Amino acid sequence: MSIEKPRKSEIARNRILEAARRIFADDGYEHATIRAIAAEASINPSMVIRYYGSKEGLFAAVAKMDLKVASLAGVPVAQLGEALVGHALDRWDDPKDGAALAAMMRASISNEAARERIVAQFSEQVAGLFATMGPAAVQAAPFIATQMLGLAMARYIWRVPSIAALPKDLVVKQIGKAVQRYLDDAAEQQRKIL
Amino acid sequence: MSIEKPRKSEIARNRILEAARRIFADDGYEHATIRAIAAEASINPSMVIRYYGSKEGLFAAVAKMDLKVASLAGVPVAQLGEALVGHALDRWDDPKDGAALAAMMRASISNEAARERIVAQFSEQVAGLFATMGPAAVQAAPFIATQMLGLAMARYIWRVPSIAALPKDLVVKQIGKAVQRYLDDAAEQQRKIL
DNA sequence: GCATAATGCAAACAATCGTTTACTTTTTCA
DNA sequence: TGAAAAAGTAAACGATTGTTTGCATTATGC
Repeated sequence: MSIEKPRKSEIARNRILEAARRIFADDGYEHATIRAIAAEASINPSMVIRYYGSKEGLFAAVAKMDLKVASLAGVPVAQLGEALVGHALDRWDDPKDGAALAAMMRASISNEAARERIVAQFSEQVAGLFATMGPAAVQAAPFIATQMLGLAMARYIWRVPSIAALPKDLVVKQIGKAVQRYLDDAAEQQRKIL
Repeated sequence: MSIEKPRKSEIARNRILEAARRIFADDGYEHATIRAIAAEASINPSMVIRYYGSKEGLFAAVAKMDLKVASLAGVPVAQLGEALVGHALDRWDDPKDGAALAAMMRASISNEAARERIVAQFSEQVAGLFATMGPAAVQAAPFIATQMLGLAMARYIWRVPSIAALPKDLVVKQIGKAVQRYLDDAAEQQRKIL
């Protein structure tokens, strides 16, 4: 009971944000209209502008998320591959995080400003994570990134039937193995250098 | 000297097509405007409509390309991984094919109709290729697809610095190895079943 | 309780886009 | 050569979009 005074329309704000998350995720940034978001939130389009400043401001509010990579801190190196893939699928299968990820993914492809911002944001978080795992992980990171990004695109954005239909545990096992091998290969190569 | 009579504006048609290819590839389907394409082709926007019917018709003309997978027919199974990756990079590094691929990739994400058409078209060509390589390849195909698609997205669409900067031969070697392992794993698993 | 500020809405604004129309210029060919 | 067809242009149409404006309604705090 301290700084929660000026709130009554917080409900409307959240309704707008939820609608925006869904529509940005499903339709992409350019296809999503403020009118459609306002309609889904049962409010006037002008209120969306008043609360979030602009369409870009609204998207920025939706795109605020981190990859929660901290939870991968204590994983043994030998299980890192499956852990990485499992964690990524958990993010994508979570309704809120998944929608935000899809919205960001789509926007980063259709909008140049969003692309630069999101690529930088992801690169930083991923680089930070891999830096804690030693030089071998840093070396393997770009290759692992291509595998993880491709999995996300094929399964959740393109929804390629033969990939989207695969059971989660099979994906974790198979692609986790591939990721693990990128790590192991890099580790061995590092050992040779010494 | 037979059926090439009614042609004088073929030059304009090709200028339009080249401009469309570049702009669709760089800006994506929704961001690309007929006005911008016409301007780059030094022609009036109405001519674009007259020659190609509509914006969608123009895009369809740009998106006509095949993956040229026939050239992978005689490759020994043990070198298929590197061959697949090398071939993909060759397509993407080719100016014309690369632009068409980028245009299709972008459109398949922003446009639902394009997505269905392109996913189906790619799935068919890829399935046809892998079917000639036996049941193990068919089983490994979805996983290989995630790796190849992710490589293309990261290197040519997102242009992630740490991935776009990698020398081509290193990419072929490292990711080719991962693709090869998907094939080998599937082959071994097939052997176990028997 | 009442002034004030926040919340809400309808309507219009201004810009952009795909496409159409009306018209002129150029090319083609019998 | 000269008439018909093709190629080309300028301008406008109609729809959609993000955003602004003006005004009503509701909640808040003294």
